Amino acid sequence: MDLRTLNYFVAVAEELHFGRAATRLHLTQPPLSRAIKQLETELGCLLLRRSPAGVALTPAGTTLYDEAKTLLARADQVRARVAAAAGADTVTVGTLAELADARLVTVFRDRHPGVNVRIREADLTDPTVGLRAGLVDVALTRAPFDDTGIVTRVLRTDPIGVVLRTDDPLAGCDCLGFDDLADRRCVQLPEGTDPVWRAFWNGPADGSRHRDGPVVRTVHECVQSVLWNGAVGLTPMIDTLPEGLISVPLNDMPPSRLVVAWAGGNPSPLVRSFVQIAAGLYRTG
Amino acid sequence: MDLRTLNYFVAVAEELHFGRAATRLHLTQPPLSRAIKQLETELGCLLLRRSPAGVALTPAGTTLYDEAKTLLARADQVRARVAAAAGADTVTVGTLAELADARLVTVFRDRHPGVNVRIREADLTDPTVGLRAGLVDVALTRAPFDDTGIVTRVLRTDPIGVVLRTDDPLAGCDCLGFDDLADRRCVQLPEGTDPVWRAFWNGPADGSRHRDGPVVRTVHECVQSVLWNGAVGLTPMIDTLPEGLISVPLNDMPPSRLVVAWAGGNPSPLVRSFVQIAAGLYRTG
DNA sequence: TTCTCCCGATACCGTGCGGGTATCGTCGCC
DNA sequence: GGCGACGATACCCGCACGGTATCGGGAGAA
Repeated sequence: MDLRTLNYFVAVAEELHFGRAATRLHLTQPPLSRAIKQLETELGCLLLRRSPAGVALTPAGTTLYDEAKTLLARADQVRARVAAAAGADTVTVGTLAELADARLVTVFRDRHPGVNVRIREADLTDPTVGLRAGLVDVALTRAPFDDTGIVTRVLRTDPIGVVLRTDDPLAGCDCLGFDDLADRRCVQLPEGTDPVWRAFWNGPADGSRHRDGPVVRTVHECVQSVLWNGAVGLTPMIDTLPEGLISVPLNDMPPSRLVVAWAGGNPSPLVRSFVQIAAGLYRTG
Repeated sequence: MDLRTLNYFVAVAEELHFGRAATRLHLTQPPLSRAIKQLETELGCLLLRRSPAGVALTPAGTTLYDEAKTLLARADQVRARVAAAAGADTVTVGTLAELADARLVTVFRDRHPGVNVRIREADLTDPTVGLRAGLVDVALTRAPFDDTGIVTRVLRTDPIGVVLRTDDPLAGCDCLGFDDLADRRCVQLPEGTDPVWRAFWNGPADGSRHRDGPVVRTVHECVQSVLWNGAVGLTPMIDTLPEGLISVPLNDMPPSRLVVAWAGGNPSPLVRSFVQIAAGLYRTG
């Protein structure tokens, strides 16, 4: 009789329909049927009367419905009171501008109502978004970068594409290689940024035959450079691009990894919770 | 934050010692440490302060300890109230005399306090202990027997042995075969008992060369026949035998299976619960 | 009567979690 | 400084809980 199963039962008791209840619970009907049956076995009595006409509550089911609702409410109270006793903590989350994910922060705030969440957005010049400087507790960013003293957990991998003007001769290709970019000016990250990060994103420009392009500090700047200078830039393939630009897959690059990162050592429970939620959210979609 | 984990935390909070708490919970220390850590992650705050001196509760931990205790108590109430609403049911359990298992009935009564448990013991002449006649809801017995219309679940398998007087010439053997019992009188089950059951336990006596022995109806009778008549009888090897008798393994017999049995079709939740508890108890030892 | 649709039950599969054992790291203590 | 105690970690395994595919039975319509 765990709380999860009780929640299942409450849903079925309210919908009086296994399929609808399953939808409400974000699962499919068979596991729900099984869970309810197991609950009946554990409690030793029928809770629902299944008939072709529909599903109805037995007396025991009615009782359990009332009791379960109050018990679940109590459980929520417990969560809130413990959070209150722990004191309102603050977590500072750093994220690259392109990655701002309202969903994640929403879920986190929902689970930790008393906690203050500060968001810090950064540009392309600091892949740790302030993590190394101690400005944030946890960062949502992209690997690879210099991660000495930093722990990362991969959430997703994205192939890299080349951003081109739609009127670029290469814009029609299905996919490109480094050779196709020979003698093209590639946007550059400024000197002094994380070397691993810079080496990765400068990509073809670090090869011998390529000419350095304009130095950019933000995604916006990068895009503008492509538009105005006819340079080429690299982005993960998932980005939504403004009108007039197109992204073509680039074969010769390893994919970029969307990661959640935190300082090594003992992360606080709040940071662990953040990582756990992020991993859960990105596990399937 | 399921109820099981809360129970773990209460144990640790009371013992202030992971090892002792684990013992109390009938598990080992590592899973307990992990579960508590996961609970801390989920709640987003430290619950325990681990120091070389020992384990201490943080403010959040103290709060959770109080709240968890009342929540667990409420959960027990829910169980009781649902059982009450279902009405005091009655379950009749049939068991062969040799298999009477106080442990199983104790656990069952403990989980279903309002339920009336009737025990029916039988002799060797009815392997279903009244299940086929509808006298019991669930039976703890031995396979094989005629199980048409009956569902069984194996709990354990026991090799078969021959019961002999200790002064029998064969008593010193490590193990025996059917040939060793040629021309010995073997105890018999009365005619009219379940044919599959009878064929199994009459064992060697059904072979051509063996002479029929005395007809017995109970384990006690069987033992007495061996003692007084010098006949041989078959029993599972686990039985404790009275003074003057010994059990020698019999090679040529398939093992007997200790099973829980119930009428086919839709077993009631109470029967399902009984089966589940039995399976759990016999899973390891 | 029979066909079809709806809906809960069942079968089967893959993954993740919660158990386990073995071992480590670290801090007091003799 | 070696040792013992104790919590943390690493790793393995079985089961439970998700999923998809399919069954079965009853109701309503043709």
